[in-house]
Amino acid sequence: MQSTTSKPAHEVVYHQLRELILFGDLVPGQAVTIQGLTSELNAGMTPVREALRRLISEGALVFQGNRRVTVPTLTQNNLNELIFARQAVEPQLIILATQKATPEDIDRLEVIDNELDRAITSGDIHGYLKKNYEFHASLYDLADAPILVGLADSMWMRFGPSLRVVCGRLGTQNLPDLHKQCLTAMRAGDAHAAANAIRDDVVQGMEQVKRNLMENRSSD
Amino acid sequence: MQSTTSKPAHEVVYHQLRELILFGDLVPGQAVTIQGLTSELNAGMTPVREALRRLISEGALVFQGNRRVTVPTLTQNNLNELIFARQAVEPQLIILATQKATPEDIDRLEVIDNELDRAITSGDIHGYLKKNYEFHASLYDLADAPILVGLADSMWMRFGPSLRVVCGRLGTQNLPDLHKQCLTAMRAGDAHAAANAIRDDVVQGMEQVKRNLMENRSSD
DNA sequence: CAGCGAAAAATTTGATCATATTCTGGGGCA
DNA sequence: TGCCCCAGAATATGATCAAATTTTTCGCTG
Repeated sequence: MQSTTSKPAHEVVYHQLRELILFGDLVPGQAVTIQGLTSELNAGMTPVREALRRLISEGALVFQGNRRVTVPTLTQNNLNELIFARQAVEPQLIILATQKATPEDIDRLEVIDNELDRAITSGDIHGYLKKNYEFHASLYDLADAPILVGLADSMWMRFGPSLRVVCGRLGTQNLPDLHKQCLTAMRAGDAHAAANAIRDDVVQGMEQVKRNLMENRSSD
Repeated sequence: MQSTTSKPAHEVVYHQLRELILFGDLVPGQAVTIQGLTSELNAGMTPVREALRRLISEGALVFQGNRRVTVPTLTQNNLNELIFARQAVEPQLIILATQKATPEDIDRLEVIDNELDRAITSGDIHGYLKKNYEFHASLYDLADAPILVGLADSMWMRFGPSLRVVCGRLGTQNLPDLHKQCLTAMRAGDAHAAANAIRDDVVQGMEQVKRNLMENRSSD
């Protein structure tokens, strides 16, 4: 094993946990323990601690006051905040991305979006979550705006576990996909139209998740 | 020693460092070392490490690729991102705050704003930074929107050290202060007007800082 | 002989771990 | 039911290892 020198352990643990959260391997409300992770991920205690601290401050996990750490269960207020923040930040990222994207960049995005379509039609939830994130994240990369991207990523992680729950109930069919419109607008250099397409994509999706979460919660 | 058992050490260290950053005791570009902090703050290594990790993920400090941690030096792009993000988030917080504020809440804000005025007229930079933050932070508290408040706080911390530098050059006189307008609008229950006042306050201030930073940087 | 530059030693700092200590929550006993 | 004690988990420490930067030294060239 000579892979130890590549990246520091706490980075590795962070990215592992990040994927677990983003792609719904952790359930809202679930407790996350340090010692559980040390044995699960074959990591030391200090790296796990640091990764947790980082994820907590990104909102991907919550510190429950006593010494418990859990995956967040979003309240209706939380959902409204997330929707607002994301529709405020993401269109701006798309505007910046459109201004800087080359035709090759857009081709790459289209490849990802086609993979996404395959995941949707085959009902592959994990693939859907992964490719959908990859599409948006690739778009963010083009924008060259690290601070705004950080904000957007934080929202993805807060939303991930809940999104997974809803997809598990509704499947992948009924989710909005305005990516094609976005790409068309980007090719035409119409930043405003691209941003609007993504805004609609994002808001529709999140509103749908919110509705489903609230319905299924009040019927407890 | 059972004195500090109320809050965990890493929390204490975090808040200490946070204040150092927010109120300009650290200079942009300055290196921050773990071992320096352990001796400076009489803390162990693990708590300092966790506090640093948290501040890094909040953008208050930057991890320089190699293992160095420094106070961020904002690029022009960074400044544009911060201005955009803050003018997107902060007005929404003020709208929520206005809807929930009681007359007593607004009285409390006015007290803080008066203290702020005193700091401005007496040229007390540290007092200005502190009271200005306190004013906005108190406003955020009223909004009852933890996620958006977290975003706003992150931007304060990213901006703090640079703001301090510019205040040191320009003094406290020429900075915008539209707080009075905001409070008047809040008393009238006009959330939209209050939000606009704060937006102008924030954008004008940040634009001024950006201009000054860019001028003084190109003349190196 | 002086100055420059590269290579290597030394020092400083970060990363990780094993271990001790403290705190929380729950189960048993009165 | 309520109190107390115990198990287990989190927090904190300091030692140890690894990496990076700085300093020093040595050889070479002008």
